Amino acid sequence: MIDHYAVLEKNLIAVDCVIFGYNISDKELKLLLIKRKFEPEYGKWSLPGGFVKRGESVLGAACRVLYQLTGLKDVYMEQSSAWGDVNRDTGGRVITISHFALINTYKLDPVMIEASSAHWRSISRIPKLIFDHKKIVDKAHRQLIDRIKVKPVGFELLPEKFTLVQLQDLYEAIYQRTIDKRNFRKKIISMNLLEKLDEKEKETSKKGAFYYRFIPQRYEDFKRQGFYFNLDVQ
Amino acid sequence: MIDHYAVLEKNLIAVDCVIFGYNISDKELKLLLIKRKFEPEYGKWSLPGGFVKRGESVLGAACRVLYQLTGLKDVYMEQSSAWGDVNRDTGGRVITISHFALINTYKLDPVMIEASSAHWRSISRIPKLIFDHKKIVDKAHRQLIDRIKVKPVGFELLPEKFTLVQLQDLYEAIYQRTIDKRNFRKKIISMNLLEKLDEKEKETSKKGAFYYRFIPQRYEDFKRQGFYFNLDVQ
DNA sequence: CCAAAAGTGTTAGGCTTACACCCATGC
DNA sequence: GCATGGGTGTAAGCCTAACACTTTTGG
Repeated sequence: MIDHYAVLEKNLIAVDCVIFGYNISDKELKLLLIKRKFEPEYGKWSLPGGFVKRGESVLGAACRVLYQLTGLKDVYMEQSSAWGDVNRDTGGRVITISHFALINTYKLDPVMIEASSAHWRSISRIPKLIFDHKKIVDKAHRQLIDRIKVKPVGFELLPEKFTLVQLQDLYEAIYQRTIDKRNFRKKIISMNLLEKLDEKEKETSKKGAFYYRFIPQRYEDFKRQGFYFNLDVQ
Repeated sequence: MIDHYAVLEKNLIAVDCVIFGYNISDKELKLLLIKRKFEPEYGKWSLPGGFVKRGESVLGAACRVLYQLTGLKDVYMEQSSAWGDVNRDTGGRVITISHFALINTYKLDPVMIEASSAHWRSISRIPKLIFDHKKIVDKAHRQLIDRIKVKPVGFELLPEKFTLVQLQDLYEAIYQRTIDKRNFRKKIISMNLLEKLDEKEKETSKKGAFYYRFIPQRYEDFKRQGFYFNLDVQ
């Protein structure tokens, strides 16, 4: 193929991943951060990222970064924003395209995380990050809040089986506010997207709470019939 | 400055602008398209775009493209999405970051448009576009629909003075559906963002319709008090 | 039997929708 | 005086928000 643009100026293009996870026990939304392994800013806290390679799509690069860090594929991944200020990276001109991913921390291999010197940090206690990574995180977080209201993506952050209490705790952690228990349950149950299991979670209470399961197929079916997911509840 | 990333592979990075305009007379949402002036795809319909230059931010590049085409500055411009498939551009690997702009067509110099061989085309009759530009347009259009519901950006597409009929026509053109006249008026008036002028528009009817003016300052004030714009009305 | 967490209904009010006629004016 | 487009109000129903007690069971 002729390269029509051969004489034009090229730039470094990167991807950065804002990887969200959730811990059921401490009810906190987490971020997977790394200590940077190259100059500049060696050893500083950073979002996992990498440069887009030849023959690799931007989304592909983001998925590769995530895979190399976590060993996970088929993860919920959404493009967030492009960051193109001239001096945003002190190591040279780099344009980055941020993405956010939602992962189920229970699927994660702790050995792999350890090896890549990645660490989960609570969203409310993020260490100082390099460059404009804090802004990137904030934007992704706002996007997550918007998204989880109108798309059933919360389940990506939970194990296959979860209780309604756990689901509500997750929403409260993301919204950073409390939600009325009865209103929340009424709304999510009325959507008919969950299946109640016969099994109970008995670790956190004597009575135990019934497990539920999200059924993606039902969501797809309802959506085709004009149904809109909405869990923006007080 | 040391270029820490000197050995890494670089890419061409472009911006493309989805420029929306609105014509009050034919009540149609328009797109400013150009006939491409270089290879490949010379002479084909395309979004206005350009490559990001050294020392220029991505947003700066988008604004430059818009300025060179229209002579306009201080235009509503929002980043839309990055497009990074390997073979999206047949002329070589180009990653593009699309933006959408809202312009008041009445501010436009027709001579300038003519000179740049740009043309307004109705959103409902878009010619075949190069590469993935149709997808880019569709995404920007969906974003515009979402945005205009919850942010008073519609006024960017209208002249300073406009009637409520014209405003409703604009919303109908963007939503691609009819809106109940009384409900629409009730809602926009109750927001208290418009000032009714003493003047009437008398071209389209004998009775004439009062002009209104959007007051951005009021929006800023109300927003600070927790007000949310919403014109998602039936 | 008691502590701790799960689970459950109802009501008031606000917001959305649906809907039809009068008004002003130029010709 | 009539045709044309501008302008106006109300009622029903739905959805949201607020709110407190009962159930279960392990220790």
